[in-house]
Amino acid sequence: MNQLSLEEQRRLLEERGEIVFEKREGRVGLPPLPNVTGPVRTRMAPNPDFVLHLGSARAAILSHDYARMYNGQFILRFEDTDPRTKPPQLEYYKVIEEDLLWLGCRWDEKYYQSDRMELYYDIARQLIALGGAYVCLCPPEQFRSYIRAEKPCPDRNLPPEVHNERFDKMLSGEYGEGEAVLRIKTDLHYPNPAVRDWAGLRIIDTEKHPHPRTGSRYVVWPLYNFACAIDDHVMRITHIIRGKEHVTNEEKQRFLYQWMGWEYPTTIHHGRLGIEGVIMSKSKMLKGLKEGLYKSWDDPRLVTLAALRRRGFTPDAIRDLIYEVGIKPSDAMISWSKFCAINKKHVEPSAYRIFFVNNPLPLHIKWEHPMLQITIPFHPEHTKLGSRSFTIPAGNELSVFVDLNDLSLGDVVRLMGFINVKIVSISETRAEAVFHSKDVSEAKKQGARIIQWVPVHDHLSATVVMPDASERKGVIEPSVVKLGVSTVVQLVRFGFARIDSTAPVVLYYAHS
RNA sequence: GCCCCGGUCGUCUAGUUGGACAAGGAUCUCGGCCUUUCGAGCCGAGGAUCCCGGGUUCGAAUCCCGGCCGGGGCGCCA
Repeated sequence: MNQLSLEEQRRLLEERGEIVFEKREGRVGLPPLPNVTGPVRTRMAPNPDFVLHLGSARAAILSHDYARMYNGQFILRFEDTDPRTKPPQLEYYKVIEEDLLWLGCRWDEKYYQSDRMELYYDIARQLIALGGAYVCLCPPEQFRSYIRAEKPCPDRNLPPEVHNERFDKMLSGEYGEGEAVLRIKTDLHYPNPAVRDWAGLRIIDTEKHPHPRTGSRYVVWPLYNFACAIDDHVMRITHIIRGKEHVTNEEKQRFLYQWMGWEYPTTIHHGRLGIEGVIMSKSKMLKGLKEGLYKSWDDPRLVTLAALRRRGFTPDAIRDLIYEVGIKPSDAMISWSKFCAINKKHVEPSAYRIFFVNNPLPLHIKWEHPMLQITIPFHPEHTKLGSRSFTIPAGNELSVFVDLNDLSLGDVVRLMGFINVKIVSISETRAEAVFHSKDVSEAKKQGARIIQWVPVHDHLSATVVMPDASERKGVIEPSVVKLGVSTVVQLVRFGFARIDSTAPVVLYYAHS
């Protein structure tokens, strides 16, 4: 038996019906969600201080798709509670919604934390009454030294009435920024000092830093853990899917849940997503934008969803990528080749093939010919995409633009879909050729390069904006105008790109 | 420094109640076929001492211990 090859052994076993060897495939779709007992409710909770990017897409797609997978609800919640250091901006609320819709993440409910201040104040009162929270007047430095020593600060053990009064004063504006903070009581001996008696609400001078939605109406603002903890409970979130930078926050929030007698949702903390050679940090992107390094948030060098969309990446490609990376807690560094290959799969079947010549040089071809109509399909296989025609007037010479780099003296080249010509001269400004033959088989026989071309009498100037924001100038066939803005094309032998504007003609390059 | 969490081809990932794993898929690289592309598709090849060292076991990528490396947190940011 063991003398047989592996294949033969398998075949024999399969014939006897003992074991069936299946070809193993990679995982398809998402793995099951843990702790599903009823309707699944998930949420996406962005701060509208910037647009969404590839990293944010991980939490968005996972949260949304799991909600759909279990016939639950997906909730959009704007976490806009810091008008001072992470000021929300009205336009970003809008763009985030557009980004989400584009990704195919339609929400069932939408909330703004800035609308829910009374709720946070109410829970704060309840916590004070429970002895679970106190208003701390210590300067931050001093508080930290108490906490590091696992000792209560002098305010901690004051009776609830005192804290109630102090909270009144916070609300009525009697304290300035930094003078008072409401803290949640935790175990003072908790191993991670960061968790001990964390801050829940603080004061922000909204006269100086007005909130874009509520102006100067509120001076007491919840911090992330306070607002988030309350909302996740009140909104009956069952599964929180977020980055692992939030694991300590779960530990903090669990103390609030304990005081309130609430049950903490199931959490999944996924690793961070990186893409080679690209900054994924929101603050760094914002900085570059402010310094004028980027013209706008959809600059091709950025991996914001807006920038990817502009280059012709599809939501399906992003979804595939996120599914592949999955929900594991380890970080992932994605290579561009991977991401581009995924996008190519989605875009290739519907990408119109058109001719763009990058370093255009007029090529004058000696050829006695009648008027000709050249028709070339937009896609070699998918005929439903139709075709376009070039009309060549009769004459004994004909001029087309070709890429200088495709020419060398004495070579035969094939103008794709048209004729074969032999190059007889090349200079800085022009090249000359003579008609050689018509058939593609002849071109093959000659080992001719098959190149794209644009008629001189029927061309448009075009700019292709590359991923590094540099620009490639050239000429393009006029059908680009009919195809229209936002169509994804394959510039033959150059790469995939999305039409960004048609007058002037500008395309954004996606990948080869 | 303190507290967490990770580590499977270059990259991403499957596999983790120990046994069908001589570790699967994708990307990548290289060849071939096909093709009016340097695209797509198809076929083949290359590439992983499953981070290292011990232990448990008939058997470990999988369980236990130690180490190394990497990441995150330690705002009155989210």
